[in-house]
Parts: sequence; C-alpha cells; structure tokens
Amino acid sequence: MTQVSPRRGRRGSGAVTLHDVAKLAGVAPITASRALNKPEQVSDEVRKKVGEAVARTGYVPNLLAGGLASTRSKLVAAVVPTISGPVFLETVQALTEALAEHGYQLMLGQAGYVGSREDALLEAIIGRRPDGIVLTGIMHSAEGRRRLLASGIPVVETWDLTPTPIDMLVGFSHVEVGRAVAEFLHTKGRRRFAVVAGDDERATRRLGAFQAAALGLGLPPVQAIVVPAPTTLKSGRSALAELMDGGPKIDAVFCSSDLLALGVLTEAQARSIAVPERLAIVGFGDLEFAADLHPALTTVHINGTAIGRQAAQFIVDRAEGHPIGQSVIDIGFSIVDRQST
Amino acid sequence: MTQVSPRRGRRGSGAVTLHDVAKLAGVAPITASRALNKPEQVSDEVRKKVGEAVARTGYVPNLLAGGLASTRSKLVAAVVPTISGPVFLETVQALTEALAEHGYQLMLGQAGYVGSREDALLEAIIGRRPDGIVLTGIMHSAEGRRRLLASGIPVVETWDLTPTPIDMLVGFSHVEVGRAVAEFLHTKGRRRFAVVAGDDERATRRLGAFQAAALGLGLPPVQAIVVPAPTTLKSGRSALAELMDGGPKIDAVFCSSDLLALGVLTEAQARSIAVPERLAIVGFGDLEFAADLHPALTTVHINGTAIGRQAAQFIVDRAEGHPIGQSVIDIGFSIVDRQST
DNA sequence: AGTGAAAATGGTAGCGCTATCTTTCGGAAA
DNA sequence: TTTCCGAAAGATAGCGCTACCATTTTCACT
Repeated sequence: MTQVSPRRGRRGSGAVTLHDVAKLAGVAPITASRALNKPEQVSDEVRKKVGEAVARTGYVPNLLAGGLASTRSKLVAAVVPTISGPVFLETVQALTEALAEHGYQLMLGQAGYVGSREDALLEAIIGRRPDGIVLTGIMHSAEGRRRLLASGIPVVETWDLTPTPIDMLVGFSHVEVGRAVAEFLHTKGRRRFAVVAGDDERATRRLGAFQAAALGLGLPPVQAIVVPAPTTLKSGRSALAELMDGGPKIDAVFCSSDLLALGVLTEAQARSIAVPERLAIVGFGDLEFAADLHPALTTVHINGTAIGRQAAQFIVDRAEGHPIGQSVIDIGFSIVDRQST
Repeated sequence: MTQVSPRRGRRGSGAVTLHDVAKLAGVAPITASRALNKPEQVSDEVRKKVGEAVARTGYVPNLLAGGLASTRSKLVAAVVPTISGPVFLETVQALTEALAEHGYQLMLGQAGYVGSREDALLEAIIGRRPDGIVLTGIMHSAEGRRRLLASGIPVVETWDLTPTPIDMLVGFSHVEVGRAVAEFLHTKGRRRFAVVAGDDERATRRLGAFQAAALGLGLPPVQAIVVPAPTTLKSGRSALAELMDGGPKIDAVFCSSDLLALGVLTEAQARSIAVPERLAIVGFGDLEFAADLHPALTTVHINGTAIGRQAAQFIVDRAEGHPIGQSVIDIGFSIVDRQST
C-alpha cells in the first residue's frame, strides 16, 4: 500500500506495463499476470477487472520480458537454404500457421546453399533462445550440429532422413525417391534415362540412387546434367538443349524440381518434341502448378504441409512437456502419374 | 569481493551467462559486456581475455535479456498476406539478407488475404518489441493501423503507394501500372482487352486503372475475370477458357500475376491459340521464370529486391538514429517487352 | 464449530543483460 | 609537483515479467 513509482524517467520504453494494468485493476502484478496467462487460476471478477484494464490502457505484454523470466520464448526458428526456392514454402507456411495456433511465432533464417553464413546465423538464432529450431535440408557442418546440440534447444530436421538425426526428424528417403522413379519409368517402357539435377546434397542423393537403380535394371548409363541450386526454369531449358544436341538419344528425363521440369517441358515445346510420346518428363515437388500444365506434369509428390505441421507438433509437444512417441517420422512420398509420362 | 553466487538452482536456463564469462576472464560483467558490444571502449588486453573466455565457454549472448535491458530487440517483423505467393519472396529474401548484415533477424508473420488473423498477429508482433515492422500490401483495418501507430515501432509499408502512409513507405503506383499496360497494349495495336485479376485490393486497383485507361483510349469495354487470391496457374487456365468460350473476341489479356499469365499461356497452347499472333499476354511481377517461357512473357517488372533492401535501410537507419531523408519512396516499375505481345 | 485441503491472491526474488553513474588511474598541462 | 582530464573499469539499479513460496480465503466434510 506504500507503493510509489512515479516513472522516474530515463530507462524503459515508456510503454504500458503489467504494473500499470495491475494498479488500474486494483490487484497485484502477479495476479494480473495470471489473469492473462492462466485465466483458469483466477476468479471471474479479477479476470474481468484485468480485462477491462487491458482494454482501457491498450496494454501489450512484453514477450521479451516474459520469455526472459520464464525461459520460454514462444519463438521458433526455421532455417531454409533460401526462401526463393518454392519447394519449402509449403512447409514454412504450414509451420507458421500451426505454430501460430499455439501462440508461437516464426523466425526465419536463410542459410544459403553454400553454408557460409551458417555460423553467424546460428549465433543469431540460439541467442534468441527459441523454443525450437526447424531445419530444412541443411546444416552440413559438424561444428554447427555440435553447437545446436550444446544449446539444448529442440531441433527438428526436415525434408530428409538421416541415420543420425540431431534430435527429431520428419522427412523421407531421397534414395527411395530416386529408385522409385527409375522403376516407374522402366515400368512405363522407357529405357534411356537422363537426369537434370540441382547441385545440392539431397538432389545429388536422388540422382545417385536413380542411376544405381537404372543400372540394376540393366539399362544404359544415365546421362546426368547438374545445374546450380536453386534450380530454375532456365537451367531446365538449357539442360534439355544440351541433352538433345549432343550425346545418345534419351526417352525420359527425371528433374530434381518441378521448375526444372517446366523448363525441360518448355524447351521440348520450343523444339516440337512431343511429350510424352517422344520424351517422358518427371518432376519433383508437385508444386501447385504441376497438375495444370499442358501436358500435366508427372512428378514426385511430397506432403510439405504435413512436414510443417508435424514439425510444429514436435516442437510444441516438447515445449509443453508432452511425451513424444516417435521422434523420427518418415512421411513418405508418392509418384503422381500424369500426362507427361 | 564478497560476491558468492553458487547457482542456487531452480530458475534460469542453466546456460553460460555473461557472468560466467566475466568471472573466467577476471573482469566485471559490465566490462565483459562492453568487450563484446563496444570493443573500442576496452583495452586490447580485456578484449583478448574476454574473447578467450567466450571461446572456452561457448557463450552465446541471450538476446532476450539484452533486448529487454536496452529496449532494442534487433528483431524486425515482416508481414505478408501469405508466403506461398511468390510475388513477395524476393522482397522478403532481400530484406532478410540486408537485415542480417546489420545483425537484425527477421520474424515472419502471415496475415492471410482475408485479414482475420490480423489482430492476433499484431499482438504477437508488437509484444515482441521489434525494432521495425515491414508490411507488404496489407493492413486494411483502421484499428490495426491505429495499434501500429500507438506502438511507436517504425513501420515500412511496401508494394504500394498510399496517400496516407502509417510511417515510411517504399512502393509504386498500381494505378500507374494499370494505365501504362493499357497504353502499352494499345501502342502494340491491340484493341480488345481482357483482364484476369486476383481479388486482392492492389490487383483490383490495377484492374480499375486499366479499364479506365482503355475507356479513355476509346476502346470497347474491358472484360474482367476476377479470381481468388492467391492466384494460380489453374485460375489462369480457366479464366482464358471462360474468356474464349463466351463473350466478345479479345486480342490481349493483362494478368495480375505471372502465374496467372502462365496459366493463360498454357491454356492458349492447349487450344492452339497463337501467342502473340492472335492473343497478347501481359503478366505482372516478372518472376524469375517469365523470361524463359516459350514464348517469353511480357510482364511488369517490379524490383522486389530493391524494395526489400530499401525497407531494411529505413529500419536500420531509424534504429541507429540516423536521419532519414525521404520517408516515402516510389520505386517505380517497368514493362518488359518480350515475345508474348 | 472445527478441521484440513483447495482455491485465490500476494510478496519476493530474480531471469541475463545494459544504461547510468562513479571510481580509478595514468599522464599531459600548469 | 599539483591539477585536471579523459580513458578504462566497476558498482548499482533496473528493463518487465514470472517462478516459487507464503498467506489468506473459501468451503466441503467431520
């Protein structure tokens, strides 16, 4: 009752604080805090008074302070190679939404495909003490993995299946994809394969498995064109040009992204190569436009939304202390057979 | 000298703190803080000792605590309608990178085109006390604008030019775009226009200006097909189908996104409508693939990277207390004349 | 009426860091 | 030598919030 705090002046943001709200509501600060964060623990009357005080003052809780005090920041970091590759967008979107439902906010970091900024990025992320970190197909450096592990922050790796996950994981096997596509094309009667792949690690793995499977099927060697990641329509066009202008004839191309496939398709049209009659094309990703191309693109479908949602689930469960059954989930994939094969 | 702090136990994250580093380096915490944040204010010796202590302990500064104490969070929030529309990606990417260079981190929020989540999102953002907020073509509600203003956080609106910006702004005139495209097509000898546009506010504005300009040019009424945002290749296809199957003949279509334009182009190919001979197509956005389509797509180029960079500049300048010359920048646009017209 | 347990509220003490002020100290000016 | 000044380092006091524990109130049940 002897509280006097005439806002001495120089420090602080000058914004409304929980103290102000509490005073206006006539309760202790801690009670006001509970009214907002654990409403079931206070009486209806307090809840109402505090609610009114909040409305009257326009109070917005300072989550930095809350996070510091509670060691729960309600922040989740997502790291992608680059945001402009449309592949992970679906995952990031689902992640953002699923997290928002639980009151978590997403922090975005771009690692770049080359992995130079990785260190500074990690510092920036860990320093923010997020409640979780979602990695999409990156984190090459052993040093980086060690730092993540040391930080004690829950980590979800996605879009891949590694034998030694840092922590949790939701993805699928790129090796399986490569093999499955090779078999699929073989079943369709194709025999002379080519691959156009980005030079990132996962695409390379798919490529390798595809080649191995073709070999196992007794087919001639697979021609491979490697293009720089992120992949573009343009690289797809020039890759097909290269494929047609030199080297042995081919009757099927497996592309490491739908954008690349669109490029191949575009070049095929420009050269009046009939798809799928003379050339079969398979993409990867099943981007939203794939189904509506002409001809509709056969591609490998990955449920990016499910990956994002599951990653969010993992992190929220971990943060709330719920037990987690499986910490590694293979989300699988499917080949969507459309008109381009 | 009587300091005793045996880590009493239950609270806190258990991580290495600045105190630990300072103790190991044999200096006061505040000195360690300075060694890290204002290195020019300490002696070489201290800088070295602290550096070693950091390396030995693996210390990562807690930015939540730092932000709370200094009221500068080094966080910037970006709000987009949805991340899956590729239009803003370039801007977000440039923003992330430019901010990272100055030690700022990006927080991503999706408002949705409908603007229902806006309120909760604002709460989550403002509560984090970011040093700046970047808005991309949203924030309809007057209430939202009021809250932003009240928060005192620097705001940059982008991708639009409004007469009454909340704070800072970097964008271009959608009205000008609509008019310019109409004139462009007219110059090219086209006379019977159609528009396929998403139902978001900005696209609608472009549409309106396009129609008005066509009218002013003495052309017949412009047929408009409005499709739901975010726009897709599929909507583009069905829009052209609708346009061809009923109504008066047309010889040019202005699409409110490149994806839509790709859809129109695809449908035209499926129907063997020669582009550009019988139908001219203009897109919007100049996505990376536009130049490499067949035929290459004529489209409106917006320098999304410049927008992102300028927005970052605005915020950093504001945060560091540098004076800002212009607080409203018209970044302009250009029509890239390619093969589809 | 008496008891104990649960529900509701409050007090205290930090979370880990930095703004602000104060002290210390070497050396240039007087 | 004395004085003064700036550079370097430290002590103090929070930033705004919540964990933890203590206290008060309520109320079902003997």
